[in-house]
Amino acid sequence: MSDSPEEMAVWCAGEDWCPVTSTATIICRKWHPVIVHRLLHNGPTGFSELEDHVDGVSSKVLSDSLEDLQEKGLVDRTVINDQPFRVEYSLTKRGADLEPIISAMEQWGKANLHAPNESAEGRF
Amino acid sequence: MSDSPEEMAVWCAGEDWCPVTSTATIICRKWHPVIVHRLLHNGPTGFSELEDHVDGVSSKVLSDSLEDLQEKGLVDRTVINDQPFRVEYSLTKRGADLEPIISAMEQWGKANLHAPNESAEGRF
DNA sequence: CGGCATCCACATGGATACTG
DNA sequence: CAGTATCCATGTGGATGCCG
Repeated sequence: MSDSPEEMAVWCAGEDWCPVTSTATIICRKWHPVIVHRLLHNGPTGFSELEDHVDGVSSKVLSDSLEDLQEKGLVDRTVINDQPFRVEYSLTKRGADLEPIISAMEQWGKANLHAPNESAEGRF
Repeated sequence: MSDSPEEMAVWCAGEDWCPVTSTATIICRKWHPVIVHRLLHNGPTGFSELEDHVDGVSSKVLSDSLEDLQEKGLVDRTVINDQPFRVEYSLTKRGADLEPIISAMEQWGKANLHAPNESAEGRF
């Protein structure tokens, strides 16, 4: 498991900052990964459209999540039109760079989880 | 952004299950990614040792997290010795397969975040 | 060492209704 | 369409102390 027991010090011993922890605090919220995933695959998306694509999310929670993602510099909000009023949410560079993480999550999910309606082992 | 606008339906339209969402509910908790990361890099680890490696976690929260990870089939707990009492936590196959996700998170963090004490742009 | 018991605070999410 | 306003329930984490 270890790369080299002696040379490579045990992780975070004496370290006060850890990239994994920090990244986790950024994207570890229930809908964040899915929202990013949808924006990655569908490109810039309006609010209600996004609400449709993210199954099960309420407008309040989606609104909260998008605000949080904007604060963290992962998502941009652009007003496209005034009459009728239109906005578009899109990924910033930072946000788009999350793609490997989201993609890895998708792969793992497909390999290790399953749809609830399929006949399977019970858990997940 | 889209792979193929016509052929590939918009994500989760009509779908009732999504691998990204499901994976997020499994590992999106504050310490889960870090715990997995430490187990990946250091191999089987005792409780207190793990507590040392995961900077900032309390024994109660670590205990809760490990229990959750066990329930989800990502971590195994093995009693190594009775006198003195020793246990070891290790990753199951499922847990070890999270490596691409954790690794991607680590890379993204290194590229997009920074240590608090470094002179930098202010945010994160 | 490897936890659990307790208590508490707050973050997060869900339901519902309403608005410009 | 694109949200906001409430209100509430629960999840989640943190602090402290104790135990076999």
